[in-house]
Amino acid sequence: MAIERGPPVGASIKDVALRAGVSVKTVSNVINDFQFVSDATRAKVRAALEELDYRPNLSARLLRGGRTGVVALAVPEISSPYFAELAAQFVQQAKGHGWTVLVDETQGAKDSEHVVLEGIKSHLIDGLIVSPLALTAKEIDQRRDHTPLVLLGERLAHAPVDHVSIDNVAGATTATAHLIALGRRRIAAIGSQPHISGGTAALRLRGYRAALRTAKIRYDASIVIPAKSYHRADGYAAMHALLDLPAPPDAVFCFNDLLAIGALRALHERGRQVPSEVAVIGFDGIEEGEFHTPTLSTIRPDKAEIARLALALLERRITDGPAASPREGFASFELLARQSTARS
Amino acid sequence: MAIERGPPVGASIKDVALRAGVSVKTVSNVINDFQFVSDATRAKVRAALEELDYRPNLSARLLRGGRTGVVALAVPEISSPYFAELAAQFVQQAKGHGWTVLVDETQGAKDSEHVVLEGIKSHLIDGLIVSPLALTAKEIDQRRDHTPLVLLGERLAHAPVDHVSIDNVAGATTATAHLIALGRRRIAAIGSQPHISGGTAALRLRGYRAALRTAKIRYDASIVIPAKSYHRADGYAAMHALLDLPAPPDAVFCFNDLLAIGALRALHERGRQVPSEVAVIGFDGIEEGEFHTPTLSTIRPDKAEIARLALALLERRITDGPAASPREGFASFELLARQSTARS
DNA sequence: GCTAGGTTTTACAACGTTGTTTACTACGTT
DNA sequence: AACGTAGTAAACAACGTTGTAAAACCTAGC
Repeated sequence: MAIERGPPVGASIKDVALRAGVSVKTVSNVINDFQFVSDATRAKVRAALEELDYRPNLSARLLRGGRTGVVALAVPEISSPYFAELAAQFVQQAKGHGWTVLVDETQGAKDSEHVVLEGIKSHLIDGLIVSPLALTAKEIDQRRDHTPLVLLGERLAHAPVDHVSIDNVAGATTATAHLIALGRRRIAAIGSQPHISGGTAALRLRGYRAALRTAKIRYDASIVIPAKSYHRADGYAAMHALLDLPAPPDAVFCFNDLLAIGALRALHERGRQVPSEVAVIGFDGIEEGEFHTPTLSTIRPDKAEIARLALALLERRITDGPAASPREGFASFELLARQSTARS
Repeated sequence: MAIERGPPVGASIKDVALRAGVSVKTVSNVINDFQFVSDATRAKVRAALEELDYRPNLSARLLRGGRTGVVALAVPEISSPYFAELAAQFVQQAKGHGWTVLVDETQGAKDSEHVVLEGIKSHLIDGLIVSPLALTAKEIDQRRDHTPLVLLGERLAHAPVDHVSIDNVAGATTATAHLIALGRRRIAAIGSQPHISGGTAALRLRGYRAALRTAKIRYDASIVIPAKSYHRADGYAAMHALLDLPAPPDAVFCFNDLLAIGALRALHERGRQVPSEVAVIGFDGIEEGEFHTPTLSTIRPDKAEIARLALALLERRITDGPAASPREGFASFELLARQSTARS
């Protein structure tokens, strides 16, 4: 005959109350530091809490109208260093707000993002920070779930949502201008996404073109290579394609660091010297670039600031409710000039 | 005068019931596909659900005794590529179990891991997968929270917990033997952790020593460099220290890939040729190593298998309850021989 | 027309928590 | 001696959901 075990759950307030010989509400009062509890009662209850190793049931608390102290961060791809580093910032800084961050991965898939937005997990979390890849302003506008939301990344026109972004056009212009300042004139770009308008890629392309225009360099679409995704392998393939051209570039602006690292790999394989023959700059400022050979020049958005701003907006949104008018935050970026664009 | 808005919450079952003109329970029955519901009623309720855009309150469902469909994965550091890639595997595969994975970061801090284990978030999730850095078997044994748990990483002796690991000793032996097979005899190690017994570092050190012993190479403690953490900068510093020795090594086994990448950077700065002068091998098989210059040899644990096994164990644990005897899973690994250990 | 048997729907309770209301106590005031 | 008043404790309801059990509704068979 099996030994009868109790249910595998922790003690509830009721158990504590029973043990302390007080009412359920009194226990709740002690837990929540309600003022009118006598020292004797408080001590009794504290002891019972200790003995039974009580811990609150967040579901119940939330159901009752409270908060869980948990916010979710949804990014397209956890394994991408940029998002991983960004997530780490969020986790760090959320502590200051008394929040635990749970990271969710959307795989950039529209339906996943949709699901996130539509609140599969609603009522489990206090708020939601989403870095969208595929969502449109309309979808965001039409969302029915009312979990407080902050978006990261591109400003989606007309979407009435709190929002944190960096100036991608300016960042791209800075990167391209940096290459021009080295004396390069045939500057390729890797990572355009012709079929997606208004996204990060489009903005970075615009910044690239702006810098060319300022320097009176003709825009040559044949050395602007699209990339479906932003992985090392995409940059690798794109760079090989560039090197196969009759007139290869003397510099490349990659729309993110992973593309740049793939490009560097391809250049190395083809025996091209970096930066003397081809200079390379990326975007994102991931740690990997600092240790690559050669070290990678890049535009580094201030990830800590992004996290700080987004969490502040979320906090405000939760406090003010859904009716408050949406706000936006802008994080800064910096140019990190390293070996891949050193003056040769 | 402000327009009066309803509360910012979605419709509940009660609202749906009211709209459809049926009882609350009938709505619940429709939602849960209870068999005895007439087609007419079902249709009515479905319509109301649609119109009000109903979505379930997971807190309430969980409180009532159900499941949320959410499991948490707690790793020491999200921004570490190994954990990021591992997390991605979990997110992918959890779909097959009908789970959403939320990733939590413990920062390797003992109290954070403790907090995770002690169930701050208990009652919000169906299960928990933890990759512990600092936890001891005793703490795990004494945990009071009864959320189904699976551990990743080292087998903690005597801890009666479900567990997935790889054979770290064998992996380290394979790596070291690979260096020996190249003809190297002065083989350093980077990443030992003398103050932590039984952890990953200790096992990899044991494997390293075993390989040396087999090859009849004397163990030299002066070329085994400890590392507090496993970041690129630690490997970088350690390699510089090794190169400062009177008799520097002709090969290095780094206990993870980030250490190895830092070491490669240091070697490059000091003008040492890899692999001809110094061969380098890492551990983890992160994507970054595939694109580094030179490409990094490594031991790659099967991350997909780790995720698969861990999720299967968790599923079982949830089904069988806490009394079922703990099980373990072992994932395989493979040696990836790349440029950093190419025969010169 | 009545009953048995099955189908369909509903009322109720419970999960664990906390806001609101009510009740009791002890004290000092009139 | 009756009367606040402030401090303390408890009873109750409610959050949204679903299991249990009972009620209401059918249909067929006599």
